[in-house]
Amino acid sequence: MAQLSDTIEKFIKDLMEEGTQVELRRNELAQHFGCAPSQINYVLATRFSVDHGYVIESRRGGGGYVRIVRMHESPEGNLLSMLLQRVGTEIDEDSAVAIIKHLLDCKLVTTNEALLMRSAVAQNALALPISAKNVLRAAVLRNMLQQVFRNVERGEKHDHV
Amino acid sequence: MAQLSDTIEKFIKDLMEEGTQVELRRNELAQHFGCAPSQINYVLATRFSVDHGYVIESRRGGGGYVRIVRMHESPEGNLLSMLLQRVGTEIDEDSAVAIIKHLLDCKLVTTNEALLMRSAVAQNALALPISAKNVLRAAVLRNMLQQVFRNVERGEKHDHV
DNA sequence: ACGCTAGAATAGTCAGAGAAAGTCAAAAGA
DNA sequence: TCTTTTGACTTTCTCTGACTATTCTAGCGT
Repeated sequence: MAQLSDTIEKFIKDLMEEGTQVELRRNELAQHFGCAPSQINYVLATRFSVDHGYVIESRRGGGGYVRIVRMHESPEGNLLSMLLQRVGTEIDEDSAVAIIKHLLDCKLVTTNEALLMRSAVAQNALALPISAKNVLRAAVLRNMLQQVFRNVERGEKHDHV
Repeated sequence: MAQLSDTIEKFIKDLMEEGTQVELRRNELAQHFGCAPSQINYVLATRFSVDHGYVIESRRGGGGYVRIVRMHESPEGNLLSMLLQRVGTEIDEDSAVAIIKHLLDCKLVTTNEALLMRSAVAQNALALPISAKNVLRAAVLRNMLQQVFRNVERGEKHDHV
């Protein structure tokens, strides 16, 4: 039996579907699910954190709201934003490999990591018509780039995956 | 009379019947057999380990559960093929993450590699309708798994990407 | 009109209760 | 001896409620 939090998470993700952000009233949502308003904050904190690739913006007071934005770009990082720009919304396999090689050259990733990234954007990983493949490859690569740079910037070791 | 553990093992296997997985409440099951809850863990550890061809996924707290997934028919298959089978042709994000975690637990990948894999199969890496997402995620994950095991099996260092 | 203030309408934070599941070592049994 | 079983303790996850913080608006005094 799914927990309330799971239900709310799914509800929000369904709302976002396609779009890159969604705006809602915390109290309305809580009422809709018959729970405490702070429950919404709990869901946001545990399922829509930065680690999960989301940013939350909100405003209190009359006409207040909570906006959930799916991240596509991290604010810092010059190389990252350059690479992201180069990736754009679609990219062919050769160019993707070139970028990955570049990361390897810069020692931003290990050989194993590069091979993993390579395998994620390979032709056969993307079972779709060619044009769609390129769009998808770009999306996957962008996500991985952001991951690589998260590590670089924070210099942290995460224990959770 | 057979040991309690044997009885519980049989009970669980009966539950699985033809299906490939079963979900249960640890405490309920313990109550049903009138034993300590940790007894269930013992059964899982000794009869449903990865070596036996099963993967356990679980969650604590309210609405917690234990999910037992059978990964293969013949116990001789290697881990890769078991995992590939588990992935199948489509897979949701949570299950994908569980598999990646498993690789990390087995020390088959580093934390960074796991995070990379995680980012390649995340919701926002796959810009498609939900049902298609799962299919695509499976394809990408399968490819990465094969890459991971190429490294393991050969124990080689590649220099080209 | 203009600025101030009080109150209403929102959202955020945090600590605590409760509900699972996990761990581990010692006791019991085969 | 080796496996099973138990129970005390730990960790994780969910949910709530009391309290806090922010923002908007209407009304008031000048």
